[in-house]
Amino acid sequence: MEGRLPDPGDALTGVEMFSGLEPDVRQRVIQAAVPRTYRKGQLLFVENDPGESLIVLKRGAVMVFRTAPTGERAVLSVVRPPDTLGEVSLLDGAARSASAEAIEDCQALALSRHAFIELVHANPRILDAVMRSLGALIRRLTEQNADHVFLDLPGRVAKTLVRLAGETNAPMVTIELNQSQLAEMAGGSRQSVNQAIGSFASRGWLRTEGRRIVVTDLSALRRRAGMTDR
Amino acid sequence: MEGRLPDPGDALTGVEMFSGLEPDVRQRVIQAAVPRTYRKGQLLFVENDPGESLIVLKRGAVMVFRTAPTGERAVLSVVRPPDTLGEVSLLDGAARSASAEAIEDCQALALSRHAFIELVHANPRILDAVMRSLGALIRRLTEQNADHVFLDLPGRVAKTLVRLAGETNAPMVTIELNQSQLAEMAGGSRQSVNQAIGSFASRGWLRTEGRRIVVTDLSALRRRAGMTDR
DNA sequence: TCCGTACTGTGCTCGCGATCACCTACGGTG
DNA sequence: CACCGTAGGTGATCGCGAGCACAGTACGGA
Repeated sequence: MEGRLPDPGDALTGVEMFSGLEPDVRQRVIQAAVPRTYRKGQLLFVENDPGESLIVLKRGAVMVFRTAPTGERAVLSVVRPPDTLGEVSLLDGAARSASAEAIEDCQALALSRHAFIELVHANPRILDAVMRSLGALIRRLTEQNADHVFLDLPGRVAKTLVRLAGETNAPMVTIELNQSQLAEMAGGSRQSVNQAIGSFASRGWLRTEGRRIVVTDLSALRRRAGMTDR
Repeated sequence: MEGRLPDPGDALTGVEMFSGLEPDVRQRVIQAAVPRTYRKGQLLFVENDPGESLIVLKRGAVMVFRTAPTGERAVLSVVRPPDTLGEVSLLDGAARSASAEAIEDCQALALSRHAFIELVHANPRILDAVMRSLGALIRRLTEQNADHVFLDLPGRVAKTLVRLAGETNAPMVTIELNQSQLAEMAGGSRQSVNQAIGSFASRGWLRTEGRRIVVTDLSALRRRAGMTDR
């Protein structure tokens, strides 16, 4: 279980949550964290599982979703490095409120609730990062809730694209999800999402390149999603 | 500012979050907390306000909601004692993610973020209650998100009623909201909510008494809302 | 080369639920 | 009393978006 990685000192590089820690604390984190890999399509955890760990994504992408009795999915978010999953179980250790599936091959670190609490004890500053991440989570959930009430489907598709595009100001962003996944994120049918994408494309807001979407006018999408520009 | 209440020792009675504290810690909480009252219709805070305090409800009821540019509202929850509002601002001190309005005359305690952090320092056990409350908040938001995707309007109305009814196993629960407020909670029009209520009533799941709703068959509503009974 | 699979693109129909336009009932106020 | 304002209740119309069906395209494997 130890020395699996070629250079253990690298295990935390690029992980925002543990940046700026003293070398010895850093070392303790590395010892407590269990490296994990997931293949595309693999489930990280399932709704109602006992939630027992925080997962820090280092590479790849994970889809967080809930499942209806019919098998239908509602995707809550797509997580990419340097973000984390499962922070909620740190709060109360209660069951997972959603499922998670790798949509690309992933590399991650898992920290048990127990190990995490000890770490925080040793270095309270780690808490800040988790707190900020939880705050962002609640804000996003709150906003998505309102979006489902206020926005029509094209609006939700636009907003989904904006969220997927992230913070970048780059003139072009490429989205690597298929239309079915987009539909599950926007809360609509695959066909309707297709129509929305088509209408955005005809207005020059984006371009479809085979099975990927290249956003060329992010602020137009923002406006269509009812977001005050910028 | 001090001695305003007839019996200061009573200021914390019935407040779950601060139950089971040692008398001296209890006293410090009372000194740090600012008693507040709100009239029906009064705003406690507005979206994008700087979030600076935790509010512990002692009496009354508060509606938490977001507002669309058109003025339309989406109600996220109705808070009643012994619950709290604005926990999120304790996490990161960032702006409010929703607005809050008293829907009954209210009596509450306000704790500034600063005061709260000091209190936690003195007695870390207070954190547990906040953590649990945050966990519950995230779970509820996650579930509501999925509900907007999976459930039709009558389903969401049913679920709204179930949530408003709370944990009680009592055979009858009275809901004290008008149809417009219910509509804002379920994410639908007032008329459609009226239809749903009517159809529930004709099936004997509830009864309308003037302008209040008396739920008589909670588990039928639960089933209609797609919840695994009990 | 042929087939199986996965994804995109498109037309059609149909039902849910919004919207508009009313009415009734009730309580307060001049 | 007449006059409001507010809330519940109901019908008619209409449009969004789901659902179904199918054509076109890209890709990998036997």
